[in-house]
Amino acid sequence: MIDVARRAGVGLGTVSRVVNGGHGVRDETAQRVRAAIDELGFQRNEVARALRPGKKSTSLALVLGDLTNPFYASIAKASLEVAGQSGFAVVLGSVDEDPEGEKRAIQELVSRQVAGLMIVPDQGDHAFLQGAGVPVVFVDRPATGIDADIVMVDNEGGGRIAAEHLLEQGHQRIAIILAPSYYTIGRRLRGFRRAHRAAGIEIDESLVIQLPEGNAEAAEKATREVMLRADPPTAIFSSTNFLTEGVLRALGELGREPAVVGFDDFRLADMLPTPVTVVASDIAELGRSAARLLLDRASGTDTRPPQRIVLPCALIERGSGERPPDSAGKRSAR
Amino acid sequence: MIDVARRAGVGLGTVSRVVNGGHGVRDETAQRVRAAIDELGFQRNEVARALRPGKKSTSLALVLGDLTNPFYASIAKASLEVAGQSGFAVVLGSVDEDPEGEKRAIQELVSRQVAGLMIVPDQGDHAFLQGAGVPVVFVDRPATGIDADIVMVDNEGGGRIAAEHLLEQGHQRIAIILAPSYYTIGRRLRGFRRAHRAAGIEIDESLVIQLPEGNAEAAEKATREVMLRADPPTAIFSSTNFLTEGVLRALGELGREPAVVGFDDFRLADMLPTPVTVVASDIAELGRSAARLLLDRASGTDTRPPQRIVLPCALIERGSGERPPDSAGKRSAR
DNA sequence: CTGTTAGCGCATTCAA
DNA sequence: TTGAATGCGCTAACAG
Repeated sequence: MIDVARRAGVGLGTVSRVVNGGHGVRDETAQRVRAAIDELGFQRNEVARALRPGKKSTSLALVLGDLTNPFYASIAKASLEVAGQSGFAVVLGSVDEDPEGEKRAIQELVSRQVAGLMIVPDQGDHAFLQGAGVPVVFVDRPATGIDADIVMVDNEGGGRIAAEHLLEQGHQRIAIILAPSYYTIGRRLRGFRRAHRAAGIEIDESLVIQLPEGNAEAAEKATREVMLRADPPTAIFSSTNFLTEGVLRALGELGREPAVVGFDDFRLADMLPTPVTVVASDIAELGRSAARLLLDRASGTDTRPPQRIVLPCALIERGSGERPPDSAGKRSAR
Repeated sequence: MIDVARRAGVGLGTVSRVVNGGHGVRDETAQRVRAAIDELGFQRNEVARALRPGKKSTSLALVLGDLTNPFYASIAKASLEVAGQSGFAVVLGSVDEDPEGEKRAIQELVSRQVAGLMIVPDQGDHAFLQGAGVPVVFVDRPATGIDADIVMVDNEGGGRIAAEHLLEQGHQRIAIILAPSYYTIGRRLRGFRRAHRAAGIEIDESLVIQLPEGNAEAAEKATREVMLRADPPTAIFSSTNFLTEGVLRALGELGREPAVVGFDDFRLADMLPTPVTVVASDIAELGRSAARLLLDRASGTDTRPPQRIVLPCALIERGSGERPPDSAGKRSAR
């Protein structure tokens, strides 16, 4: 910038003023400065800019698990768009699986002076963020140890809707396949139970299946086992997109066709041999809301107490969830 | 840091030394400093650190299209992992569709003093990066106007393999559905042609279908049209994962079953009514290689002339690509 | 209106 | 071994 100043024969401050909107600079001078900028191909150094006291950087951090999961990818994309519109970049912390890795990643990001953090939190205490002086918005699930903004979907409602739908078809024995994550899955289960209670139907607890891992393979194995029991369920509610995949795979191999409802929509769900009924929400909106909220917090525009935004879930009927109870044992027509 | 210095009763320089490995500091002093650091919860300011002359920041930039496309998501995830292992963060520029937006995003990123750029380039000239003084690695396809490292898959080989496979089944009329991207798609087409030439089979140019847009809908429409012709193809090679989706959708609705081979694997490809044969490569490795290469460039370790890394493609037979020519007109058994 | 100056937080001299 | 001084590129406050 000093080069630009010399080139244009003006002072440093003047260049700075021009670069930042050119307020209070004579037109002619501004022209000269702009010319010099072009000639030298000058670009403002955002790093140095962010060093000034008070001034926050213009980047947000996004901390999440596996980008390969379309769910997270959607969040990333949406928040990226919103941030970009306000001239903010998004820094992705590399996140391993363990909570310890998450903490490290977050601190890394904080030390980079990001203006705010969006976090899809792992389990583990997040109290260490309390005094970091950076606004934080949690996405998809709340974190313990800190009271911050949170944007999520109506997990309990979604679980309830799924169960209600199956119960309405006359199903009485509905299995629920649960990933080992705490908050969201717990809520979905709660909704599931609530719907049963409302319908006056008792849940066979042996059909509440807690998986050791949250991947498709675990769900596949569990599904196979439960379907091969003497008293298999007539319907399955799968609590996660990846799990649904495993459930379907097992069912396909077994040639069995219980009703299936999955939580979260997924690509190609409508093109499978029998299109999959799901409870879905607007994932992109999750990311957008989070970014918007964080931007407002970072700019100081929003000083309300921590907000809690809950997005609704809706049922998308495609076929797999509308199978009657007596079709459960049937061999597929393949 | 100055607070830490005061707290520990030492000079500023000493604290800095401790923070950076503590070389040349008496053990006792170092202890005191570390204690002060803990008590104050001090964290080094990476921004200020990067301001020092010569010192590059410890973040890489990744510029790509749509994270919602699993192809890009895989690249992002993989490069993130590699970068993270070296303590680098990854900044994602928000990228719209237009080349102009891409340029803006890149310059934004450069002004943030990233240590290097990974770019999945859009069309348009990238010569403006030439003098930016930042190492650049292009991913998936080369850019014009600049000679830089490039990591990509063997598009031509993949196109050839797909066509060869179909030709071996006895197909003579193979349609190819092309997305409107230049480099990669062009190469795939070239491989497709080459295989035909080698087999001594002439291509019906009306089966070389150039789509106006690269989405599933366009492919669906085109597939419907070509299959309803008087002389439909007996096989279809779809040049992109999203296109394959559209092709399959159209075929399902039409109840037709020509052989289908897609370029790039995708989730659930093996679970569709007839599992989809694809030509696939290790996308994650694409991201990993790019990150590794960029890291080496950024650190100055690697000063070779621009490299060109090409990853192989392999055929994954699943069924759709093994259908004989005479099954093309058949109605599906649905 | 415009030039000058003082830090921002840190790593790195240079002395002591 | 350590403390103090310097400057990275920029903006804001203050003179002129």
